Amino acid sequence: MATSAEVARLAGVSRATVSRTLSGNARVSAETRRRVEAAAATLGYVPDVAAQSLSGGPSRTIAVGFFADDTWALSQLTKPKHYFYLNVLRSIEAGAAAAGYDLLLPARPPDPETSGSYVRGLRARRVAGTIMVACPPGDRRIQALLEAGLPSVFVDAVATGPCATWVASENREGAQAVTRHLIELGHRRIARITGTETDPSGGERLRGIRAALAAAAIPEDPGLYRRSDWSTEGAYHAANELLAARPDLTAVVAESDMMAIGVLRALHEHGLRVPEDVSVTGFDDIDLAAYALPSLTTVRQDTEAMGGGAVKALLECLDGGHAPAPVRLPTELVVRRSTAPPAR
Amino acid sequence: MATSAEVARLAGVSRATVSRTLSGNARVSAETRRRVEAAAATLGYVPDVAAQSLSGGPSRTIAVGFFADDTWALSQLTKPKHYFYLNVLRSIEAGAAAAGYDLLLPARPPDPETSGSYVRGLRARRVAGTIMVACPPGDRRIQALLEAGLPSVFVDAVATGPCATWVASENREGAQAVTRHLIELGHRRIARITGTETDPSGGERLRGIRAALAAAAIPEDPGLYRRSDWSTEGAYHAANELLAARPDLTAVVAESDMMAIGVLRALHEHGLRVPEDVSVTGFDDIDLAAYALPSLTTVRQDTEAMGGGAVKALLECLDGGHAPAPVRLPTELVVRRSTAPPAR
DNA sequence: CTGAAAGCGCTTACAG
DNA sequence: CTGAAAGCGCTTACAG
Repeated sequence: MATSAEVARLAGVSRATVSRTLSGNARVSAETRRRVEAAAATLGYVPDVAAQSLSGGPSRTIAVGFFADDTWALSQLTKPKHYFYLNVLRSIEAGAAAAGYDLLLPARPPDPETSGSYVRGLRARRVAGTIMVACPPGDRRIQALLEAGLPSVFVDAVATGPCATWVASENREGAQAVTRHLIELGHRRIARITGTETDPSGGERLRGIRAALAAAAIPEDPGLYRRSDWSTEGAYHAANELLAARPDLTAVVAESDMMAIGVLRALHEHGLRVPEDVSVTGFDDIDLAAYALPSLTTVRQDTEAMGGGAVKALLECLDGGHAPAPVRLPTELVVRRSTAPPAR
Repeated sequence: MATSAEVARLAGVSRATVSRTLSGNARVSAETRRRVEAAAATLGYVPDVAAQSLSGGPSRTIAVGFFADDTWALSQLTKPKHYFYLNVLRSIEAGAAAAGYDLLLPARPPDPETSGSYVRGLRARRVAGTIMVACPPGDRRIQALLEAGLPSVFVDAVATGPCATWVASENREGAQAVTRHLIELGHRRIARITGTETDPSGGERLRGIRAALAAAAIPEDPGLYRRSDWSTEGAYHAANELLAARPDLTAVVAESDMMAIGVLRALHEHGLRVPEDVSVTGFDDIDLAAYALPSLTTVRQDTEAMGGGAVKALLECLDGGHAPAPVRLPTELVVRRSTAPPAR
């Protein structure tokens, strides 16, 4: 690896001038610029990132945390049940790359007790900021992040501070819209399967479902409610329970597409047709929603805007020194083949 | 952030002693060790990674590249059609975390012409080594990596060097086994839909399919072959083409589960039942394979062993200075509900 | 516009 | 076993 000293020698200037020329934020004569850039190109010079950040330069690294089941690691993100967040991660990466940032996936021990050391680990790596996905509210690690003043953007979580803000979908409105869709089709006995309680978006969606039921004067029926864990398998079991307890249900609202896929299987095994016998809805509109049998009626989240908005907000924190206002992103009802008027 | 100087002051020793104590690879008196560790704990001291690597210490960072469609970025990995590799990434992360390594997802411009700068970017970040997933053979970026001597492990790709090795499944054997399964059920007109040509595992699987057909003396029939791109959508279209051109087919071998899901939809839309009218097989055994309707007969790849093996091989490169031998991992035929004897 | 100097926080021979 | 010193490669005031 060539160093700035070698580039300086070849260009006949000082190391300081090399640094100024390549960083772009200082005035350099046109002739000097030309010589330095030529020398850098010849030697294939790339500044050492460790040295750069050690001497006060920007680190150009964003840490991404994903946060579920009391663990804070990418391994969570790669779990099938969190498939949706992959699309968010993709747009985070695209946004970060466009701004010249690398992504760091910290491999710190996920012990909740060591929230302080987690944050210190991020500092030790000189990350510019963090994007934290799906943090349960009140988790002490959020506090540690806020106290440390590390610029942070929370996705699908709500936390604010001088250097912290959040981005999330209109979960309540989306769930309300899809439930209303079922009600308008004529459904009254609508079962719902939710994700984990600690997840804020799960709670928001449940409130949306309830609001739609209340608006139609359909009384609350706890027997039609099951809580699951966002997984296909968990929803499959929950649906089996519901079908055993309440064979009169005519529709199932699942709070994610992956859960809806589990519901479809449970209905299939009970010999029930979708949508003729039972309607099913999902949430997220992952790509597989269109390939489910039947294709899923669902609520689309704008993953581009979620990830891109998170990066944009973080860059604003970094540049401006303080966090922009939180963002709520609109959702969209997508009607496909898994919903129809009730027959029973 | 506390520095080693502050820890040294509090412990009443020199910075050198702090470094020696905490790095663990030097003799220190028990009393000194106790004082230094107490001081470090009190101050919440975490060594600055940039300074560490600048002064010759290990960087404790592994770069992960994913490589498809001529792009080299995580964004590829998060594409639905590469869903399978998520499980590999998960085991890479677990292995790296266990060894105390963070994962870096470099956000370099994915221009194939700049393979040199890609590698220099990794060096500039002082990554200890790289794990590259699904690189097409002969890509110049592989060459750049080998020439730079950066310790590298290739997953689902074949490249070796003094500091480079690879890990892959027994793709040929797996594809041969699932095709043989269909033949033993009585199928003769077996269509196959493969992934991209440049992908080595795609070619290996195709060879396995052909070997099984040849062993049963079933002549090669180009009309029953379509190449796709690993995506659900692409396989859906390929299956539609096959059904239009060759309505006499009785089975479809898809080279991935995600493609098989697209095939299931195409058959469904043609009013064909699976497995009564047509049998379908996948490859990978992703979690969704069991939740497809019907559940998929497929070939299981050991993602734990792939990711874990890649990390293990890389650590051996790092410690031993040269790469261990390549690894082929056994696959396993998983028979579910999407295959049956042909009726037509 | 450009150079000489100091410093970022750590580690590692070199002495003792 | 421990300390003083040099150095990793860069950037940024400070002079000119």
